[in-house]
Amino acid sequence: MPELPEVETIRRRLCDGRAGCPRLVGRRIEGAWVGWARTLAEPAPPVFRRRVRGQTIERIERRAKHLLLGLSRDTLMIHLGMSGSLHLRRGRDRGATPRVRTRIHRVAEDPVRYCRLSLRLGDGWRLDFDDPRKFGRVRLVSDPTPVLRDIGPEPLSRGFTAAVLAARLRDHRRALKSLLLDQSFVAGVGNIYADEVLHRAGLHPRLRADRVTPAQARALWRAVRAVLREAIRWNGTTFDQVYGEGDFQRHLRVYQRTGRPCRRCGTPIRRIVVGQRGTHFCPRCQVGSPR
DNA sequence: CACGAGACCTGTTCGC
DNA sequence: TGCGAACAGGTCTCGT
Repeated sequence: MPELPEVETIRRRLCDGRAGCPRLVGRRIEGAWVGWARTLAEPAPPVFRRRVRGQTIERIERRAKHLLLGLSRDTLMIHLGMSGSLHLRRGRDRGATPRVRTRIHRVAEDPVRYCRLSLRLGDGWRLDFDDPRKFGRVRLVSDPTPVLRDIGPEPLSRGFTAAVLAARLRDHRRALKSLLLDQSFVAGVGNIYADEVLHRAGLHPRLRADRVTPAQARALWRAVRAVLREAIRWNGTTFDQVYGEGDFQRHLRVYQRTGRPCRRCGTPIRRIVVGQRGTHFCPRCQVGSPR
């Protein structure tokens, strides 16, 4: 579930606390369990366990798709990758939970089967980082800025103006779709929202960035902000039945709607591959294809 | 240096 | 029903 709107939704939920769950801010980390070593980008697990213990969670922020937990001394950076999710759970320590090997492994039968890393929070609570595909990364650093150094502007910030976007577009010849996915170009846009943004802007995913007119750049700027804002308002998009609270999926115009009618003109939505990513668009509404 | 391809992972769905 | 192929919300690294 992890593009900017999803990560922002998670951030807000962790800040506010939820029914039956404690707020994260103010809680002390009593210990850590690492189930898949590569989930922890840095430092090495023994150092991580020693260093994170005793620190208090003081604030929760987001930059691009990174969740930043400001601790007493360090910053815990969490990137959910493709399939990562966070869960406040109560019960026995994850590390002490006996592995029940049933014949048929179904996700629903073992909620912590994909838990890769866990923080003990006291009162029996823990924060579990689940990640079936193991693309997510957690790091504990004294200074998060080097990791975030090459990330582009936050699309919902004041500094991200239409003029800034237009100027940046001129520097690239790549397909718009690829460029929107590039985190150094603009922060937080992923495959779902890149497609949705381009449809809203009426621009073909393969349109070369340096051929975007000023009027088109402005339309793209509006679309990026409108789509991301709206997605946040609906708590993101999710296809997960268990945490099916992201309602933006009901507002998708092209993503995973191959063959279904465009909501604007009725033309069947097409799926192509751009930059090795599945790309959905309306061949009638979205102009500017090369050739 | 900008860009594209392959790698990293596991699970689910599709097509024959 | 079975089995391989294709596909899935994201970055990294490497070669051109």
